[in-house]
Amino acid sequence: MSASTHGPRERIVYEAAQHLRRTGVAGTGLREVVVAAGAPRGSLQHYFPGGKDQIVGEALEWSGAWAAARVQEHVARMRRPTPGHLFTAIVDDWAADLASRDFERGCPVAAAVVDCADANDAVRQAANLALQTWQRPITEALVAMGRGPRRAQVLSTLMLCALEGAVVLARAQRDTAPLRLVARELAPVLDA
Amino acid sequence: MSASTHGPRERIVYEAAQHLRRTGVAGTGLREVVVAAGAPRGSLQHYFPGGKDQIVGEALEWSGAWAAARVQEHVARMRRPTPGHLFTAIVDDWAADLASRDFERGCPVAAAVVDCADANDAVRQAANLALQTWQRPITEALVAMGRGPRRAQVLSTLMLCALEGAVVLARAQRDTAPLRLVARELAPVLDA
DNA sequence: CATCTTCTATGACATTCGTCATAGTAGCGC
DNA sequence: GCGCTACTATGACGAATGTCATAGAAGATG
Repeated sequence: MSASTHGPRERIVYEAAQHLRRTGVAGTGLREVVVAAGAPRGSLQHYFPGGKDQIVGEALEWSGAWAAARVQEHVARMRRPTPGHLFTAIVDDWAADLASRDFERGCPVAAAVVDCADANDAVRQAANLALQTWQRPITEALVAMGRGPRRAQVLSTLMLCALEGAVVLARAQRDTAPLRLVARELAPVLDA
Repeated sequence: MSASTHGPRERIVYEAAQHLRRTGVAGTGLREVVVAAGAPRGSLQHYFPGGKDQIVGEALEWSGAWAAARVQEHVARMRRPTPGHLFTAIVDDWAADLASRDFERGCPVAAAVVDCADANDAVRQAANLALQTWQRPITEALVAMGRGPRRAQVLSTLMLCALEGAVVLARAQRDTAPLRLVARELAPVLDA
């Protein structure tokens, strides 16, 4: 759960990511983050001389890596690997996470994009990178399932779009229905 | 374009919606909005005694109604109406809007959900309502195209999920590719 | 012990925020 | 003219923000 490995630095990055998921970039106060991380406030300027942008950037990087690792866990766990099954596994994972926390937390990448794709290009790029980090293992898994590289890329993009959108809808109505819906509807398409 | 019909009140709501699309809820300053609307600051407490929540709420309501009207325009304009064609029309519309403004502005509903689904339930409900307002004409159009009511609801939900997610991805990579992709991939599925 | 680097601890700064209080103006019915 | 309502105009307040300056502790290395 808490992949906050060791030191205060890691805990700050982790906690920043969790805070992003709840209130977005502008809504995330560094003082709050530092308190939640049980870290001294002085660590902020020591470990993150780049300021908030750096922290948000690293939080996104961490989130992308975490999501990618999670995908690979699903791939490894699957008995009959198909794109549809993988998608369902990922979506179910998100549905469980959302519901277990009362739909408090969404996707940090989406939050970053929505908040500062306009004015903060550094954060936008970090979000884009995190998205790629996340997508890569999905694409690779699809290739391993026999899809061509180009087709795999298309399908993984479709997956992420449907997932991100479903997370938004699910949080809006506080119900995992949209997530279950996209899994049910898209799985056969992905396996076709 | 600017559906800011007449008075300062309408202009404030409209401008608030546009600002939401760029920087989310927390990033939207009421002073900025009022300046952009060319409205006097005193109008804030006069027209919106409910404060920021009310303004954001009305901005979302306006956005939902606008999106719904836009859908109906597409429906009216279509020569060979099919679900896939409708979806493509909607997605193309968004792609053109995103690109024309350099991916500055996204979906206000998504912004509201991402920013305050956690702590601000009034805004979350407003976002949810806007989503329903938007979805209804889509569902009705699908019914008119021969889908059963339940099936139409499922398909329109799928459309919105894919669209919302694609908008996020598109803004992250500053490219309409994800939007075109979901249209291309989903259209045949919707028409099946 | 002395020194140097790493990390922590606070206090202060300038902004910005949403909100409120208060006063002013415009226009209309009478 | 008066009175009333609708709207505008500002100034101020307290809270919170990111950032910086500065100084202190800890711990290794010499």
